[in-house]
Amino acid sequence: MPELPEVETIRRQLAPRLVGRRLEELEVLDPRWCAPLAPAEVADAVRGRRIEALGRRGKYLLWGLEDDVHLVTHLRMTGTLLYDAPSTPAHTRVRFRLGDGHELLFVDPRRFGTGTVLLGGDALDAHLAARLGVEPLEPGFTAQHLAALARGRRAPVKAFLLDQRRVAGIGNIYADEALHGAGIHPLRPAGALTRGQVAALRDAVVAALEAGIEAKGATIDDFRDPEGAHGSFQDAFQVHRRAGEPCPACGAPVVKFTVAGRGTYACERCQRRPRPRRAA
DNA sequence: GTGATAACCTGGGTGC
DNA sequence: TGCACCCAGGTTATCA
Repeated sequence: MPELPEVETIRRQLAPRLVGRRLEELEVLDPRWCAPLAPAEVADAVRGRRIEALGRRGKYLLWGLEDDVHLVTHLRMTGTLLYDAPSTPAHTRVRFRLGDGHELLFVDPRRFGTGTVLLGGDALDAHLAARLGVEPLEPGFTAQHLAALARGRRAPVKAFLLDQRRVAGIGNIYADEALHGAGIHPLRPAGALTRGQVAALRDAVVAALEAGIEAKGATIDDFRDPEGAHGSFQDAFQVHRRAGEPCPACGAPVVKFTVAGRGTYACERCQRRPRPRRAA
């Protein structure tokens, strides 16, 4: 499941190969990828333009093209970008042909991945601002800022972390790992965290994301980097997908339950379950 | 405004 | 072996 570290890994690998090249042709093989825009509309907007920058915001990969044209792609759950794949794999949704003869494929078995074109920096900013909150690896992601975001929130802290409009880029894996690192139960209401817990959570989020980037992401089912290689962060999971195994910190068994509709893993000795509130 | 839930989608696993 | 069913989850829309 590509989250911030996986998208950042892709960005770092692709940037030297894409920036400065021309996007000769973009062939959308699955119209769903760019809906509601028509494939021809997207292809016409980007055809022949030089790639000036390859950025990332949250889990979005941002292609900055010349003339202030922006291609915004999202891998969602099972999307991957393959550079010069030896053959065209099943579930290839988009083909990017570069001016230097190389090729990039957007492969996505579950067809959740998306791409869209935005004309002008203002349109890009508005598009991202409507969807994404603070970038957790930027200086603005402080304990004070996180506390302000959480204030008054009754939703479980895990649901809060998964809400991209609050903090951008955290998905199911890194939410579980960060909450374990901070010793906070996923069901604790976000607004009920103490100042110390918020500070610990902020640090644990940053640590988990940085460790994920260092390991070139986590591969559970589908994630591969543009060269087709797997990440290794799954080997460092403390709790995620480790139900029944001993917690590396205390030895108590990791338990699995559902929060915000997502499979959630925690050590309920290190992460104390909040007591149910008594009715008034 | 907030929180919960369904829908989208398909490969893989399980049970019969 | 083949079939039906369930689960996984990021984002968006909808509802209470």
